[in-house]
Amino acid sequence: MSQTDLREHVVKTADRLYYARGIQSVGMDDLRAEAGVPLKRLYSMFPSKNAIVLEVLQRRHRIWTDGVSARVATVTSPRDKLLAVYDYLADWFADDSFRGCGFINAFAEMGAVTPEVAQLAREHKESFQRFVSDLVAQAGAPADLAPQLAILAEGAQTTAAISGTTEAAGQARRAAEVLIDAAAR
Amino acid sequence: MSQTDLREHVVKTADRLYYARGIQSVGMDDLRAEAGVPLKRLYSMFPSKNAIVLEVLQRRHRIWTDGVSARVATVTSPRDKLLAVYDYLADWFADDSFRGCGFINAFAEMGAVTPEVAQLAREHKESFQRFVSDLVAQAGAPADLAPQLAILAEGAQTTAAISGTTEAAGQARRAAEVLIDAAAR
DNA sequence: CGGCTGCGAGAACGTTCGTTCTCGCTGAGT
DNA sequence: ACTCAGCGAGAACGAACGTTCTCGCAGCCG
Repeated sequence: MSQTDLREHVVKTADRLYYARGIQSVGMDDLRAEAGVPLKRLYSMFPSKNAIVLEVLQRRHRIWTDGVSARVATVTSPRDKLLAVYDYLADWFADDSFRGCGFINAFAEMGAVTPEVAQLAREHKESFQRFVSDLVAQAGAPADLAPQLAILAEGAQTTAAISGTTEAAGQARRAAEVLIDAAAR
Repeated sequence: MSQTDLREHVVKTADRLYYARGIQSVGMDDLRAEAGVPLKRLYSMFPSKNAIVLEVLQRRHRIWTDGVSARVATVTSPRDKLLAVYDYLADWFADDSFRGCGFINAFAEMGAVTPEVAQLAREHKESFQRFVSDLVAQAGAPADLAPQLAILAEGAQTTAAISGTTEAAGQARRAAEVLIDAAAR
């Protein structure tokens, strides 16, 4: 296993554990055991647990962005592209491991105490807002629509996380349809 | 200071610290220092930190419920009552100490590890859903509208928390207007 | 005035955690 | 075969935390 593959393996494992249990509940020894990588090696690859956390969040941002972009790319009309975001959420919510937005979770846990985490969460959400804004612009809809659609997506994520059900995706999607159609006229 | 007043003082102080810094970042000694109550007394009033956390969440639920109910009661038309929810959010977001929904934060931090916290978060959100559902029913709007409005409120809270701005309340309010008016016809 | 009860201050304890250190093995180079 | 650098396993360390214990003082009852 190459150096970069191992690094990816560690970050991926850390992401799974942090997301499932919360960052603070996962010790370096848990990560060592789960990843099968000696503690010494972990510390030769990363200077601290905090560095791992930040890399986990950056990776999670890439995967989310790629995933939603790919989903949006499967349809052609601007309206369908906007709605595809909620279909992506629906699939995500149905995943057994779903436990809300990892950035909101990380922000809640460490945002007040670790500024880098708060910063990454902010960047992630800004990136999503820009993504939606671009789609809204492509649809020729007024710019006001974008933050409304983003808020629906955010709300669906926390609602699904806490309720443990997947309905919020469909509910947000139907609300989005109404908002898009109302903005179009 | 009476026994019950002291208990309230401790829970209120704990709430302020937990909300501002995150529950896990606040030790019993921090709480002792901030509340000015000896550790021994804390442990004579509460069996454990966890018990304090649960009581903090229950109190927070009461205050939130009372606050939003009071705000809704200041207007008369069913439509205004629904929109008053977002005005309440706007005021809350403008508070310097605002740092998102305490239940979402607690859930993110401890939900996976402390089932009672997950349970209280679920109950809080269900209670809010019922509250909105009642208002929707009073407005004579279709029941589908309620979860959509609730999702907007949830999304506004996390968006405001992470962005650090208050705009999300107004954006959610305007989206709600569109949804309500679309449902009314 | 003397003894007893209750409480405040803070030390102490046991555990957990992030991080570092020790030690012994392995395996490549000569 | 010998050496030595590098690595894995796990012990060790220092700090932080939740919880309990000790001790000494204050205040009340006799």
